[in-house]
Parts: sequence; C-alpha cells; structure tokens
Amino acid sequence: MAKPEPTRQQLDRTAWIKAALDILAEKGVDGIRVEVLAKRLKVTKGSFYWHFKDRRDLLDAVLGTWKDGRIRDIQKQTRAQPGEELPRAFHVIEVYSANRNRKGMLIEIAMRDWARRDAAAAAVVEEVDAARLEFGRRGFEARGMAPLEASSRSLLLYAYVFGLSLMSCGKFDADMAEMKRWIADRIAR
Amino acid sequence: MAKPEPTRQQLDRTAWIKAALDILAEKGVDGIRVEVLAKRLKVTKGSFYWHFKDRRDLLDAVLGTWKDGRIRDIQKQTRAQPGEELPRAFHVIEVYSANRNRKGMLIEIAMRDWARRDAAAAAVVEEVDAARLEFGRRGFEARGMAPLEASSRSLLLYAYVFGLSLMSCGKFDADMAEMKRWIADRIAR
DNA sequence: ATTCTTCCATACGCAACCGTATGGATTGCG
DNA sequence: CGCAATCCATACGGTTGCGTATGGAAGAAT
Repeated sequence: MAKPEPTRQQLDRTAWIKAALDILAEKGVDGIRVEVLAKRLKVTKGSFYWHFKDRRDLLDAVLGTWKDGRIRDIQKQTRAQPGEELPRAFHVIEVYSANRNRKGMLIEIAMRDWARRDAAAAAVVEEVDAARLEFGRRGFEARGMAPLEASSRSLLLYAYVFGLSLMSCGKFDADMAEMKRWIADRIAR
Repeated sequence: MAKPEPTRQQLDRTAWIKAALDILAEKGVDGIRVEVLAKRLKVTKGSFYWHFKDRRDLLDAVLGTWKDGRIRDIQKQTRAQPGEELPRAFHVIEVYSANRNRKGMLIEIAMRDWARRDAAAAAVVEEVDAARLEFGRRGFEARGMAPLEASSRSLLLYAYVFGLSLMSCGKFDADMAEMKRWIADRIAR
C-alpha cells in the first residue's frame, strides 16, 4: 500500500486550497468564503481554523499554489521539445484560447482581477507573467529574431490570448476558426 | 440661469449610477453595496430605495449607461474622421493601452469579470464588443483588405488591447514603448 | 487502560448588508 | 395658509460571514 490513507477521511490544507480554486474560477476572490467552502467540503469552520490562521492565510496559500503550478508548467514546456519553437507557439495559442482548459482561463482572469486590489496577488501575477513572457521571448529568439522583435511578439502573443478570453465573441463571426488561424500566423510566423 | 439647480442638493438616479461606476472601477461589481454608496454620497439608504427598486435595479441601470456611453463613443469616432482609418487604428491602441483612461480600462475589466456571472452583463458586453469589432473591421476593409483579414485584424487589435490591460507588465522590459510601437505596426500596418 | 495529540463540531459575539416601514422635512401649488 | 407630492432619515428584522472558545471523538503513545 503506497497510501496509508486513514480510514476517516481527514482534510488537509490542500483540500481547502483546491476548493478555493474551484470557487475562484466560479465567483472570483470575493466568492472565497470560509463558511461556503466548509459547506462544500461537508465540514464546519472548526476544521478550517485548525488548518489556517484566518481567511487571509488561505488566500496566500491559494496564491502560492497557483504560482507554483504556472511556473512548473513553463519549466515543463521548456524542457519538453527544444528546437520546436514555432509549433510550440501555436500550441500556446491553441491551449489558452480553446474551450478546454476553460477553468484554467477563468482562474487566470479572476487572478488578474484580484491583482488589481491586492498587492500579494499583483506580485504573483507579475512574476508569472514575467516568466511566460521570458519563455515566449526565448522561443522567438531561438528562431533568429532580434531581441526587440522577440519581446514584442511574446507580449503580443500573451496579451492577445488573455484578451480573447475575456471577450464574449459569441456571434461576431462564423469564421472564428479561420480568424484564429490568421491571427496565430500573424503573431508567430 | 440655464441651471435652476435647487438650493438643497437633491440626488437623482444618475448620481447613484455615477458613484456605482466609481466603485465598479475600484472594487468590482461585488463592491457595489447600497449602504456603501449611501455613505459615499452622504445620505442614507432611504434615498436609495426611493430612486431604485432594489440593488438589482441599480446594477441594470449601470449596465445601461455604460453600454450607451460605449456605443456613443464608437459612433462619435465613426463620424469623426472618415478616410483616416490607419491613424485611427493607432489612436485606438494609444488610448486604450495608455495610463490615461485608466478608470475606463478598470471598468472594462470589471465589466467582463461581471459578465462571467451575470447574463445581463454578458449581453451588454457582447453587444459592445460586437460594435467595436465591427467598427474595427470596417476600418480595415476601407483600406482594401479582404473580409477575413479585416475581421481578424480587428479581433487581434481589441484582444491585444484588453489583454495588455490585465497584464501587470511592470518591469518586463524597459523598451515597452518601442515594443508597443512594433506591435501596433504588426496589428494595423 | 490512560493520557495526549489531532482534527472537527457547536455555540457565541460581532459586523456588514439587504429590504421594509414609517415619520419628518422641504417644495410646489391651489 | 394649507395640502399634497417629493425626497430623505431613522429604526427594525433578517441573513451571511468572520473569528474565538470550548468540548468531543478517534487514534497514537506509554
């Protein structure tokens, strides 16, 4: 048995953080309420205040785990396919602008909305953004572009991807798929 | 006297809506609380519930005024300088990605965050976005571009502009100004 | 078995809000 | 003046959520 798993299901910090991330995607930061989380986890506040000092403690933990996950994602991609920079750029656009990874994008937006009002969140978002921009920049530079052009394309790529995610472009055009292809070319090619 | 202005300052709906828009920019939708607005306007809830049925009534009014303003802005620009499509595209990028118009951008983001959870807000945002995309599309088409390219550039333009606004690109690069110029060229030229 | 530690339930006080009810003040009008 | 409409203050009950205090159950240690 690799998992000694106690018979009585015990909650730990990660369970609360996971639930908090769910609500963050659904309702934003202001939706993260300890009594609401408790109800969702079928326990009471007593459990929460055992694992966390207060609500702020949970929020900081959420920030930490989100940041670690994003940074890890980047490092994973960096190690994955060296020398495949162009398809990788398209892959980024695909993943982030698709409807899969929907929850991830919702968290992205909620995170940035949060960052507007919270210094700690702002710091985390800035760190993640910097890592992503740097990752993109290196990809373009590896294809022989000048530093300015590489940085610019990287910024354009991520700004476009996040901007698209908060435009409800439902019925703007039926040829959305073609448009996205055109745009991806314009950004990465 | 063009303004019969009653001696005792009376509040009307527009005063509440204006205050609500201020808070929307600062704290998001969830920050719009009638008792908070009342305190800011130096009155009590009694006044609010005279002018509005309930909180939802105010929120709908906020949506309406914001939508009207954005649509009016577009129409104004459309009439303004016909035949100046390229500088107009640059102007859009300038205005929306600058630090002036800061409050406007904050409202834009808050609005889109709101739209994720509220059907009425989603409808308004979609309408405004559609109008803007159409405006941009016509501009590019007027320069002789094919429909697909024009639509794509328009979408890229607005997605980039809104995406940039929610990236805290503080210290990514000192050459931000140059990068923005490079990107503007890539989108509009 | 007894004690100790871990983890959660229950109960409480406090604050922020929502919406209603009702009365008071000011203004326009007959 | 007197009356009615307009606009706001005050007071109240109800809900939701935070944080604390305290007790209880289950397993681990001795």
